[in-house]
Amino acid sequence: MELELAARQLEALGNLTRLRVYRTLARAGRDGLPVGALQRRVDVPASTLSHHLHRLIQTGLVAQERQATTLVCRAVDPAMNALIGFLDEGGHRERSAGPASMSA
Amino acid sequence: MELELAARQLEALGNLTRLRVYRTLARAGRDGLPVGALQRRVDVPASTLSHHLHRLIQTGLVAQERQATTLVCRAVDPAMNALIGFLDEGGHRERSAGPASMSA
DNA sequence: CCCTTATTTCTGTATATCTAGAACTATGGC
DNA sequence: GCCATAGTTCTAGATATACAGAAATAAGGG
Repeated sequence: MELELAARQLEALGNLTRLRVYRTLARAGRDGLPVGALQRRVDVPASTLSHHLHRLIQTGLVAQERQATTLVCRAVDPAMNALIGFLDEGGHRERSAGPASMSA
Repeated sequence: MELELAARQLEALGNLTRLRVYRTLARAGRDGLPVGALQRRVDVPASTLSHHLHRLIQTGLVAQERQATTLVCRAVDPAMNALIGFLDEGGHRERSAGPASMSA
């Protein structure tokens, strides 16, 4: 992964509202969520949400698909996987250093 | 991990210069690097580097330790592990979706 | 004590971000 | 065509960031 893309994605996630938006979508899974439903969950004005969504979409972390009148948003898992792989530097890091962070 | 800390760490990493700094330190490993050596590698003015280092330190991603006249910087692995764990949402994500990102 | 090396803090400026109301566009039903 | 619903784009102002030169601080040597 390119350093620049990673930086832009990290910056996109490095905002409390956008991080909440992204996590909400990630938890929603494959079905995604319409913008309206997302707005009710994160509770920000529509224009603000739209702005943040735009940034997440620009970095490839989120995708939108129109279904009739509603726009369904989804977290793009491969993008996050690549980003995590980038941060992990190909697994060079020690995984079991801390008491938490273990995957069952 | 708290959402707010994660957001601040992601924002800290979401800048090209800081990401380069962090990666340089991560690659340097346990021995770390003095600020001066870091400066030569990333090639930014000392004041700019100091500013960026300060932000990385504030979020807990980097630590400094004085050794006589030089300040040695190190990447804090547990912090990055926790952040990766946070992004991974406890391993709910599909790991083998992409062609890359597999750890040997 | 002064000097040198190492690094930070101060300062100012240009630029980008965040926020949100208002106006606009898109889609479908009647 | 017109209306309602769903979202976006426009606009603007407050705030934060990035950058880098200059001045200040820290530590050790002579």
